[in-house]
Amino acid sequence: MSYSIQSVDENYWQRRWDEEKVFVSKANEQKPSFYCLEMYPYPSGKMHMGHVRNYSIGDAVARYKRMMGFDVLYPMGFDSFGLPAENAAIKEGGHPHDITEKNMASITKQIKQMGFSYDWNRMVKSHDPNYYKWNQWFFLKFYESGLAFEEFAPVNWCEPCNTVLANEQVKAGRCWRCNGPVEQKEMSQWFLDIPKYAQELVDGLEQIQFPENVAAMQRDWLGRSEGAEITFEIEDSDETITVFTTRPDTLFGVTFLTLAPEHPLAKTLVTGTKNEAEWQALYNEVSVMTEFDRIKNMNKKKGVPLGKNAIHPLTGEKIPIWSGNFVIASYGTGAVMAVPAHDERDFDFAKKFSIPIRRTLVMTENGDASADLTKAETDYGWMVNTGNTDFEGLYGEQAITAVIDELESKGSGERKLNWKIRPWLISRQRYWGTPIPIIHCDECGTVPVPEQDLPVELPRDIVFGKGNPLETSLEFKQVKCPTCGKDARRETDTMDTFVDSSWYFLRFTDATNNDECFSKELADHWMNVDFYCGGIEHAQMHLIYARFWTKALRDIGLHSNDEPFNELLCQGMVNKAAPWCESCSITLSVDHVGMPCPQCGDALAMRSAKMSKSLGNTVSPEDMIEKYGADTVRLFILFAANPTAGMDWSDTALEANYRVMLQLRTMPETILNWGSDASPIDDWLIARLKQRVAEFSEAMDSYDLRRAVEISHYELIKDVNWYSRRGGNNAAVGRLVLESWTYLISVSTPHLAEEWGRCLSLEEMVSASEMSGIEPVSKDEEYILDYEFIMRAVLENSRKIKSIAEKHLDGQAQKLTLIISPEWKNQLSRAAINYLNDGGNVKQFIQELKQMDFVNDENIGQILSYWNKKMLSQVFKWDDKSKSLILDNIDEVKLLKERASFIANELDLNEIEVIRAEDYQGEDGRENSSLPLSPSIKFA
RNA sequence: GGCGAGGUUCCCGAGCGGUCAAAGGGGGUGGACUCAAGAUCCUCUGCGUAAAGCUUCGCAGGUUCGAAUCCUGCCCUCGCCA
Repeated sequence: MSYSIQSVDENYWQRRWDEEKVFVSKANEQKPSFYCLEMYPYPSGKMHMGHVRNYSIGDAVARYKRMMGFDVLYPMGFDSFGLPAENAAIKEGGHPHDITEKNMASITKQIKQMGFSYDWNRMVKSHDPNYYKWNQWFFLKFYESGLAFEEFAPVNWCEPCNTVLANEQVKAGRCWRCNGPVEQKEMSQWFLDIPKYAQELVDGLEQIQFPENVAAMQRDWLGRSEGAEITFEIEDSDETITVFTTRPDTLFGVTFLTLAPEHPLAKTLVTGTKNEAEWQALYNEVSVMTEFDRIKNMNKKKGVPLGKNAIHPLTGEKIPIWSGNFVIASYGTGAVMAVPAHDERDFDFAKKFSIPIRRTLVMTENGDASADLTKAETDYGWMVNTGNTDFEGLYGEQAITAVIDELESKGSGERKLNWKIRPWLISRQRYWGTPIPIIHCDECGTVPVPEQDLPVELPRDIVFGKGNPLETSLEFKQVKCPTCGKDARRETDTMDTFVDSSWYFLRFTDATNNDECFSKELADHWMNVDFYCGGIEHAQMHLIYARFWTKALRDIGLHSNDEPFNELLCQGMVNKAAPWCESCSITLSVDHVGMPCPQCGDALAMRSAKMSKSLGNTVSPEDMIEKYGADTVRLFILFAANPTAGMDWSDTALEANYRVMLQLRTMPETILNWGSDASPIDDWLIARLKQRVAEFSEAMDSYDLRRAVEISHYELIKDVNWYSRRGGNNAAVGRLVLESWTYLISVSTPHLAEEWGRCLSLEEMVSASEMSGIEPVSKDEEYILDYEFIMRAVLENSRKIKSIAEKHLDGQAQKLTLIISPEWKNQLSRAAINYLNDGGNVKQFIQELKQMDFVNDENIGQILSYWNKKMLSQVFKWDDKSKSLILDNIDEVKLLKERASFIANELDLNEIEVIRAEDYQGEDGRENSSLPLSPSIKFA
């Protein structure tokens, strides 16, 4: 920008806030409390625009609640354990602790430059022994109660990261962090029993305000499925096969069973049969594939008969047993009952291997039980072909219940609730995390570290690059058994870092407590988090773990909350244009701007894409703050899009916002320099202000930040401009406006607000005080606003018509005649509005109309035809406001006459005449187009 | 393949039965101010006309006195999951 203007010294205000401890929160029983939180970040060295957006949203909410008289808890901390620091240490040397601390210092500095109103006294960092000590303590409690357990099981192993992963951390068959391949490996690992809380986690979604898509993702991940476990006996064998199905109602349609190739029984059964070699081939092929690839290839059905039969538990029929690639060992029981008639996968398989397909449901009541199936019919249906009159004709849930009851009575099955979510695997073979407080003793087995020995601190003398780094610290590893005192070995696995983020919000309520994890009283005072803002990417992992952890801690009596977060807002992505090839449909890095597509040679278009280092379309917050100031960046970010929508970065829009900031900068000076002339428009501005304050609060209360900012930074400027244009020039009124307006702008541009406060010589800093004098708009004030609104509409309309009219006149228009709607139209309008308000049907109105007082033989023709031609649709076009003004029968002549000189001035006219249609003398029929609130316009 | 979100006037985006030719912003236009530039203020920004009418909210149908908004089908885009 080439011009200069005294800009706001943001650092000065940040220092003042800090010095005067404005944002330090204390539990105060006198005020309502509000807990505002953003997902605490991993401390990479740099703050990016995603952070800026996230925190700008949260800070606006926190500041708004504070100024509205809430006691606000708004803390910030760092999710500072995790692989990036460890990987950086391996790659570049140094120690994860030092790297983390350095990064934290640098990102903290950047965050502070934005002027967010955090209570930094409560800063929590995961790698602080005073924090992770409690991870260990919780673990011991969970171990005691059986919620934490150790198991030797096949787990997801990521070779590049050199560690195991939880199921949730395997994305598309690859590691969520490094995208490396994930293998299955048998290891002894620590788990937390999330499935124990699965039902409560599903039910809890009803109690909290999560976005529907997040709730859906959580339900999907928890994966509740209700059905039955059914046991099939095997012919000539003592073994049995247990399957889980959600559709026991199709049991009579079973024509084969399928075992996963890895199912232990598959080998047993096939050994010695002619199919053994074929099964072995399938096993060899499938067992090395990742689960993801298996599922992706499910449509390529492969299968081998195992040469043995199972016995149908209800009919006693023999059912061949197969092994197929579409059954996965780790899902359910690793065996399925195949009902080709009513399951698509089974149908495909049966077709391919010519296995019989037997219908056992019909899709219409009393449908044809022998009708052929051209595809699997998977909906609920009416049971047929069961050979048992007890079942014939049963439908849906009833059918399911009947079959399960029968199975239960025969002892060959039972009702079963299955969950997709599996125990949370929390142990990691990495250094930079919380050590698991367990000691392995040859004599005593697995022994928990005694509470008084916590925290088990991470040692520093470790060597990276040779497996689990903790294994290299003898000092750490070698301990005495707390039970028998003999030599023992310390557990060297550390906890998944999602453990840290599973309760940090509780720690924030009492962050400096070293005697307990947090005081129950304080946790209950602040919790739950009223407003939680963060990325959608945590919809499954963090947000499930944290909900689970909260419930688990509640159950050991540490607090009384069922759910950690009440309202969740997931902010949208920050995008910026990047080159895009239409024909290849790929997005390229900004290096390709102006060049042809490297793949097909076509010209590249631009398209918005998520800001990323690889595309090079990032914008540095630091640069922007330096150039425009934090307030401008915040204003732009909040105004550019709704919080939940994706937003496109635009340099021109940012500059436009900067201009708004410059304009606002001078606003107090301008306003306070107004004169002292009272005028009729003064009342309008006061009324308008009240209206704007109400609109602003409504927007903020519903987290519609974009609308709030629009009011505080755009609409109010327009209002003040309008006031001046209407001749307003009263500094006393202006001061009144500024005193409220300052608070509205402080939500998104707090530094500027403080500057305004200084201009107004406010006693306290804006951020340190509450907004006062919030009053509703009175009835009289509403009229003031409405009259002005009507006049503006008339003015706007007149302006449109004027230029056209002048083409028909000899020259410039000199006079404007406003012809107000005749009384009969007003009566007709009122009658119609009342009729519809009373719930009348428009179609019948014409009958009622004929009976009305103001209708007589003389005017009935005119009225009826006007109703049909114009009024019928017009009645619906009026909004509620207009309708009520019409019903109130306001004096349009008076209000327009009062404003006539202004209209004349605006339209550059000599004369304005305002008359009723009844008094109009012209022969041109111009008065006919008049409507209530919308006079006819005639230029001369 | 499943689930979710969405396709709006030059661009971004709000609207989600009548106030809708459709908010707001960006961009553009013309004017005021100025020696001038910037900033600021005002006007216009689908065609059209002394207010009519016409075309327009992905495409094609339907419901309704009335549809950008509701229903059905289709096409396309973007997330997430498997």
